[in-house]
Amino acid sequence: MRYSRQREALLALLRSTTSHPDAQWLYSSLRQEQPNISLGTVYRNLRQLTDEGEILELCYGNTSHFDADLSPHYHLQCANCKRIFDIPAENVAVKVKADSEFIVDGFSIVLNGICRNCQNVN
Amino acid sequence: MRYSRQREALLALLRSTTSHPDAQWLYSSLRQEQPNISLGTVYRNLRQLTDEGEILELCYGNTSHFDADLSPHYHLQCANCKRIFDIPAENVAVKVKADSEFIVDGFSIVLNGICRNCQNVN
DNA sequence: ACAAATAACAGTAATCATTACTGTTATTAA
DNA sequence: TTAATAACAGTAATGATTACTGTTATTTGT
Repeated sequence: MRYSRQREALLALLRSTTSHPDAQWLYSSLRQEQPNISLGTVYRNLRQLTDEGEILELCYGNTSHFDADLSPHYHLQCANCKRIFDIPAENVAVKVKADSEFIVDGFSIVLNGICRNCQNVN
Repeated sequence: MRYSRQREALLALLRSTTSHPDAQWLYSSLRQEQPNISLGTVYRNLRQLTDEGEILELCYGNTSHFDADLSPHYHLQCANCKRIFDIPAENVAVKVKADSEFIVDGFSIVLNGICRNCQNVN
C-alpha cells in the first residue's frame, strides 16, 4: 500500500474522533482541508484500512460506521438519537445498567469466524 | 393492523426457515405462490412486523436480514460464506469454541437503549 | 536527480437496497 | 351492504456504495 496524503488525512481524522462517523461525514470533513478529495477515495481508503486491520467497520442502521479505536471495547447505540457510544470491554452490561448512564433494553451479539463447512473448503 | 394474505404468507415463510433471509430472498420465494406480490409490500410488512416485535431485524453486511425466532439466542456469521447461524443464549463463546463447530476469531456486542441525553428529551 | 511502472486519485456513471408515491383493491365496522 | 380506509401492485425516487476512465503522484531502479 503506497503512501497517500488523502489516506493519511483520513486516518488522522478518524483517530481524532470518538463519534464513529460514516463515509459521508468523513468526506465532508476532509473537503474542508482538501477541497478536491473525492468520495470514491474516501470509500476506497476506508475499505483498505479495514482490510489492513487499522480501523474497524461497524454496520449499524444500514450504513457503515468506522472506528479507529482498536482497544477492546463494545458499543452502545441509543434507540432515539442513534449515536454510538463506547464502553470498555471489562464493564459491559451489568455496570452500564447500574449507573443509569444508559438504559439498556436489549443487546445483540455477533460472533465472527468460519463455519464447519467453510473450514474444509479453504 | 388489518389482516392481509400477503403478510400472513410472509410471516409463515419466515417462520419456516432458519436461514435469516433478506427482503429479496423473501420476495423471490413469495412470488412462486403469489406471482403478483410486490417488493414494496415485502418491505412494508417486514417493517411492520419488526415494529410490532413479531420478528427481529438483523443488520449484517449492509443489508437487513430477518428472523422470526424470538427465543433468546445469538448469531454466528461465517467470514467466508457470510451465512448466519443460531446459537442458544446459554452457550455462547466458550462452548462454541470448544466443540470446533465454528472457529471463532472475534465477536461484537451491540447494546441497545436510550442514552442519558435522550432520557431527558423524551 | 530521472524516468518508467503503476498505485492512487478526481470525477462521474452505474448498481443495489430501500423508501416514497399513486391509483386500485380488499378488509372491516356500522 | 356500504362507506372508510389500510394495504396493495407497480413504478419512480433516494441514498449508500461500487465501478469505470483518464490523469496524477509515489516508488523503484538507473
